[in-house]
Amino acid sequence: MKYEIMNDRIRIFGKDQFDSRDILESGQVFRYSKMDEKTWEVRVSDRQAVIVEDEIGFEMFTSEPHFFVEYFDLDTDYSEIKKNLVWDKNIARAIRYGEGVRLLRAPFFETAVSFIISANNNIKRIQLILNRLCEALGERKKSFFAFPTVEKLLAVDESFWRGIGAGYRSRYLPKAIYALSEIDTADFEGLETKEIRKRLVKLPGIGVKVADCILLFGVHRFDVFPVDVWIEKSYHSYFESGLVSRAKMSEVLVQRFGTLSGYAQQYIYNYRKFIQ
DNA sequence: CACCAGGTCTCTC
DNA sequence: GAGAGACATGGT
Repeated sequence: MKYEIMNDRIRIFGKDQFDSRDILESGQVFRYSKMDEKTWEVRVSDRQAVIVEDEIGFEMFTSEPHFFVEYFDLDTDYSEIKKNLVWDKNIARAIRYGEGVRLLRAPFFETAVSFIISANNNIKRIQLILNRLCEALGERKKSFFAFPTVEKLLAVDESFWRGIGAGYRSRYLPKAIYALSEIDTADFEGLETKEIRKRLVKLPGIGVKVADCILLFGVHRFDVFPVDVWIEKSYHSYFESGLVSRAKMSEVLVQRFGTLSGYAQQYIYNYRKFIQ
């Protein structure tokens, strides 16, 4: 993808492989806000970027351009990925709807905590809880709060999570955070995706779906197809309407899309509101 | 007032 | 291993 780095911004040329809305509103990140029709803001760990759409593409304002080149995976060519997915009519339609979808390379720990909170929850409330979390424990920056450090998160108990509205997930979070803090993601290198999933689902509050989201967004494994309520609906309308478990759906879909499963899933999820 | 949301856990068969 | 119910909470 064509882009240019300056010391306080990134200039992105064209709109066929990058769109703020498609990327930020496709449920892979929760700490973002839409400022107006052309302007979006996103926060990740202790950094922030503001993205403005213009005639020729997008301009991303940030003091850490290299960090965001990596985060938005700007060196990956999505035209190649799309080319290898459009044989499926449903994915092709979803790609046409949201051609600017990209998979973020989000940090492991923040992604894991966020997706534990995401379980049986809606995006608005996930955002609300994460914002309260950052305001309570995150470092105060000029115009936003950072995601809390591991040390800060290790220091709070169940009642803290109840206090910020995390609900019944509050029971899982302290133990899960301790276990996550013991993980060195460098140890994942060389491991099969299935093996990492097996380790993640041992943690409280992490089932197969949450583990797959962590694998996709936080570990950058693409041979996964997280199945949530929306993907379940589209599976029924696209494939079969009979009784199938989510585990079986995910298995069938990964069989179908292989190492591009994560991308296929993201295009479909972004298209979710238009499926029956 | 119900019903729903990027599910997980526990108990039962 | 599959199926049923409970579970916090804010939005519609």
